[in-house]
Amino acid sequence: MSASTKLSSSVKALCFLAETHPIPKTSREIAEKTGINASKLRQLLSMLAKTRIVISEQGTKGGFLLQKDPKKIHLQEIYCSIEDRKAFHLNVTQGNGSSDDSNLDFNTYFLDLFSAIQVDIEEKMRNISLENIMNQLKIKSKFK
Amino acid sequence: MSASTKLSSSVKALCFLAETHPIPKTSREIAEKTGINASKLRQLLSMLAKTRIVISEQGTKGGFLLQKDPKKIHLQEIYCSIEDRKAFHLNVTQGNGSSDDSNLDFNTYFLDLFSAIQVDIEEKMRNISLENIMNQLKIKSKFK
DNA sequence: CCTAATTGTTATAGTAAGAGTAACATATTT
DNA sequence: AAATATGTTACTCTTACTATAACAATTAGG
Repeated sequence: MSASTKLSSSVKALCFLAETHPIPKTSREIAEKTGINASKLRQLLSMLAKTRIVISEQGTKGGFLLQKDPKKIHLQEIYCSIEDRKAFHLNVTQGNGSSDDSNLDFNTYFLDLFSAIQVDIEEKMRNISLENIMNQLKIKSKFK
Repeated sequence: MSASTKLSSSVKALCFLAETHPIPKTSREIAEKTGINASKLRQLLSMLAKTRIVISEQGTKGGFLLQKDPKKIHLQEIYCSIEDRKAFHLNVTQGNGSSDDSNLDFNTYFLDLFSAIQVDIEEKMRNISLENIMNQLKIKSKFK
């Protein structure tokens, strides 16, 4: 699952939880509503539970529940919860047999550049809340 | 070859051409200097030739030659020459059997978001010239 | 005109990554 | 104890990628 698909899948699930708050929803229910595989959903939601965006309750009558106000959930923290790898990252695995070791400088240069780009992307995502998205998509939150 | 690796490989090759200007260099020579496979280099450089960043000359005594002043070559145009796919792009291949078709709205939302991010990335790259990079890496251009 | 050398493009073989699902341990309620 | 969730790992299948090779197209020089 690509980073972008993970992100949109997570947002879909979170929107559904905001809509149905405060009733816990199982991965199966969310899967039926969103069309995302229940197993994959559990993988995503368990990561979102670790960063306290949702609460997960095991056992009978268990399920997932929004833990934070949609106003206070930002795309960036969702992204960071589900993805450790950078969005725009350099493959430095190139074991070239070059005599010239200026390649090291090149790699450093690009790593720095891509880090700067990554910062920009995260800054953009930091300014978008789940509520913003729901408003734009005209979904009503039932979060108290 | 990932987008980022293509970009850094292209820049390495272009720097080498700027350094050795105006002597045409074969893909084999560039390969030896940069540690990038000659066949891959030809693939990259032939794309850079189509966008008039380099000149390619076939046949005996042929090779590659810088066509533009390093001052006027920007990362963004290099990137666009070698990559048609977007850096941060959404997998909309998710054929979900969901009854709810709000997924269409979600996908549209994220496509728009990722397009905006892409614009930012390209803007950043538009402000970096090959000369900038060479200065930063202390490589001297012999472009007349 | 023929040969050598080079780019341009396609193909190929081997490896790695990813998607989708299944299986099962862990936990919790009744 | 049984039923039902999550959490995590594993498995299969397909897809993508990597690196290289092969060869057609092109050009210079004798």
